[in-house]
Amino acid sequence: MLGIKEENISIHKIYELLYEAYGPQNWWPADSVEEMMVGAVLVQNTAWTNVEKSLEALESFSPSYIRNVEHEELIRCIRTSGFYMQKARTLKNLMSWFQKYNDDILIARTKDERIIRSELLELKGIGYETADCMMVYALEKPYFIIDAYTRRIFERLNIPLHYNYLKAQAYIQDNLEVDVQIFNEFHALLVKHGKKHCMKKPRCISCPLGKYCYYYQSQEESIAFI
DNA sequence: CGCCAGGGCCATA
DNA sequence: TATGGCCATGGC
Repeated sequence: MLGIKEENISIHKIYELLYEAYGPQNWWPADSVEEMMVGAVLVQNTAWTNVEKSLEALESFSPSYIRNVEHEELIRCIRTSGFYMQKARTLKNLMSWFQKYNDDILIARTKDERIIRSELLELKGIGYETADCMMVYALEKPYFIIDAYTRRIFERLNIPLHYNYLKAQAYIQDNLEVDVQIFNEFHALLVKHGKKHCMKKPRCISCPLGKYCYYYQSQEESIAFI
């Protein structure tokens, strides 16, 4: 790998360029908050195409259904998403927690978001990233989501994020306006961009961040990747 | 066939 | 605090 980028870029500028390139993403890709929360668990370290199969197999996303369905049946439905033993248990944990708010996201949104977040983090199977996805896309509270794509993209823009999740998140939130709509769109754009241009194996086709990015040099030609 | 995907938990030092 | 092993399927 060879660092040959032309100039530095602000975090807000990254957002602007991605938005310009890809437009609004209208995340989370789900028809209900319940489906969003289920999807957030199932997508942990898993390709979304696998999650889609699971979402289709599930009879319902309603909290009561998830709570009451037989464990074996739940596992059968979500099998294609991998890690199904852990994820089945996590979904049960999550929906049991949701009952505390009468299975009503509108009620949960009126509560102190710091308490909601710490409650989510107490659930086995839900870590910082999954919790913050729910904070943004279900609770509509501004927590910048740090995922593998974010780290990879920022690193290739010469903005390496601290390996510690909370420190990485604090860095972003100190250098970008704290706004749930922006965090919502930004994360979706980073995933969109990451899948297209910033896989582990470099791809490089008309990258909208090209001139701010490191360049990858193969044997003959040097190729912009990100 | 091996690598990877929109992580998280747990044991270990 | 911070690594490493493990969980598991499907696409390429």
